Amino acid sequence: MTEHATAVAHAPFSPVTVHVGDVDRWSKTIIPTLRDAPAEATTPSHQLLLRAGYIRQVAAGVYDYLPLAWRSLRKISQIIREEMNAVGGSEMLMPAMAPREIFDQTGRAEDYGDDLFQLTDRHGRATVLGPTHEEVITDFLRHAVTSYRQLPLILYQIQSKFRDEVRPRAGLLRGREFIMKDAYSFHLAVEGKGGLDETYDAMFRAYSNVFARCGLDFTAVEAEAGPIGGSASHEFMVNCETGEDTILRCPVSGYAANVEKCEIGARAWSFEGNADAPLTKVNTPNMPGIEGVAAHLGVTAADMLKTVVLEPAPGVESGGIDWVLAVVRGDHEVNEGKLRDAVGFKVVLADEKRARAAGFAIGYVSPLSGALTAGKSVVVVDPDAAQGNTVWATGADVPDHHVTGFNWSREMAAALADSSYVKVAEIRNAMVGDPSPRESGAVLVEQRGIETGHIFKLGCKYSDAMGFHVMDETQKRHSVIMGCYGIGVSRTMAACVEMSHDDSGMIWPASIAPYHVHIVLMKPNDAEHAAVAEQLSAQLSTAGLDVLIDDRKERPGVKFKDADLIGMPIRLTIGAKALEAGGVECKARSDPGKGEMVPMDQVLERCLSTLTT
RNA sequence: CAGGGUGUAGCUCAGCUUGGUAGAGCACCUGCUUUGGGAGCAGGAUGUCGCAGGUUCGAAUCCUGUCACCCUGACCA
Repeated sequence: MTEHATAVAHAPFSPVTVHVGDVDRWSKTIIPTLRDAPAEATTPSHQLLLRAGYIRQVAAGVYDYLPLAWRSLRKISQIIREEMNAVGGSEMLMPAMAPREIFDQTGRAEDYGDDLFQLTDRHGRATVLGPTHEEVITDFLRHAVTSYRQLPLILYQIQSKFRDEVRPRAGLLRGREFIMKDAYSFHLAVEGKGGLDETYDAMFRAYSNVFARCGLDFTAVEAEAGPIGGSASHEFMVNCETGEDTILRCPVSGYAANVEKCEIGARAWSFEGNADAPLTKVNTPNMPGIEGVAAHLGVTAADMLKTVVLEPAPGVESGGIDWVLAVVRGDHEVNEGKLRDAVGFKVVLADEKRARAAGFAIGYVSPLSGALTAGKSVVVVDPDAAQGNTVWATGADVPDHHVTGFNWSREMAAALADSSYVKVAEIRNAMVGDPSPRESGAVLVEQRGIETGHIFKLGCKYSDAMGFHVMDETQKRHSVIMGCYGIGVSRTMAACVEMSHDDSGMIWPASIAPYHVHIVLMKPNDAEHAAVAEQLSAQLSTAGLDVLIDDRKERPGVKFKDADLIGMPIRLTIGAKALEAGGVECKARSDPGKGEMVPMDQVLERCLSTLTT
């Protein structure tokens, strides 16, 4: 029979009852490996994905997924499908493009700003490429769901998303077009059976399952939840030194959070100071940063107060407050989320021009300058910036000058008594070594991670904005309560490479490896060797394993190097040596050795046991 | 967006200072030899030197502009 045999007659329908693995040949697909890493790649996963022939760049942050990558992505997607379906999700597919109008309705066109890909069609209609699909799905469901009886409902899709990131980077780790699983849940209530909390918790477990099944070492952390809901957001971080996110963890209680969200254990504070150093003005011209000023003053950054001027975010109700002064210790960073919670409205860094016009000596601001706008400003002091007995250095409220000997109780006695003017609250980012918020005596430790998943209690933000209501059993109208749950599928693949590789190449976990077994055919022209490969791969695929046969007419060294590079979990080498002994050479990719001879009738068993341990 | 860097063959890069027929290694094609960790020999093919202007008898090289890509920062799956 020739390769071009006449078409096989297929039955109209034949249910698949057993899973049969794929058998592919290197010579029939394309795996363009590179000897040298392309110059533009600096991150391990980016370099390896390029070198091993998984991806090619099309434009900044936009990539082709070549056959190997697509196989892995499909496996990750399948794991996600199984876990989403297990919690009652239904898969669907929404379009990538949508009318801008619905993003205007929720205000997200503005929130996303330039990150939103926008285009105009031939009729002049404003159109966007979806960064996520809350609007699209809410727009659909507000027409399709009319009764509480249809809830709860969980829908998801796996699709390319578009975000015009300011700076795409590190290959697939941050692209402008990327593959994402986005799920949305809809509820009548937050609590109780069928409520948001129940689904959120189920999703948390499903996400844990997904990442565990993908063979990833990960940590679930509390994340910044935005303006809607307290502890209602978690991120799933793949633990990896090269990750761009910082998470803090309490080794005793297990508490873990994104640095942006991480709480800090209680600290004593006091405005009382018994230091008698006088308040002294010092000329500090052209001092670049707080470190420079501190050095000039002969103190450390931790002896200084940093006063940051912020203002209410556009459009928020601030109760007549025009300026928010955040005071933290000089070596600390203001956390805008915590500050928002402290003052009760969202704040943004003040527009420098306006702040100067209002009298703030930007760069030299002290807590005293809040008085410049009496009745219209509030000063929020971090506990670490109010420690008794400390004499602070801070700005002098005039350009090019700082003061030393700042004493809270002496300098601001009257103001401190007015709790509506001066508040003390935790408003800084947590740092390694800070006290744990959950276990007294424990301190936070730091680790790096790659955010691959994020789950979120949305509440009614979108349903309110878009008018998605249902009637409950008492004929009362309710805004539908929503949750949303994202996984960066392409990022997950890259994170896996980032986490699991060595000097020679990738090391895939069995569950998401493009192929389970990589057969290196030493002599592809030798009929006997080819027959053994044929027979072995048939046996392996019948058992459900995916097999790649390297049948190229290349020298052994080239094939071994490429096998290491593309990183399949098991390599079987078919060569004269082992065949004479009645077997093939079997080597696990994660095993540093040279592999060992396995008798032919034990190869399948060996593969299965290697893959499942 | 600000700061920094790079654009020359499929990949890594040299050539540019001081203008004069566009190069190397690897990869690719043909042949021979070789065949268990990126082989050897011989022959061959490969480029609008990112693009557009300008200066010049002559521009990869000098000048101007522009585009693309990468890296460092605030956001995010």
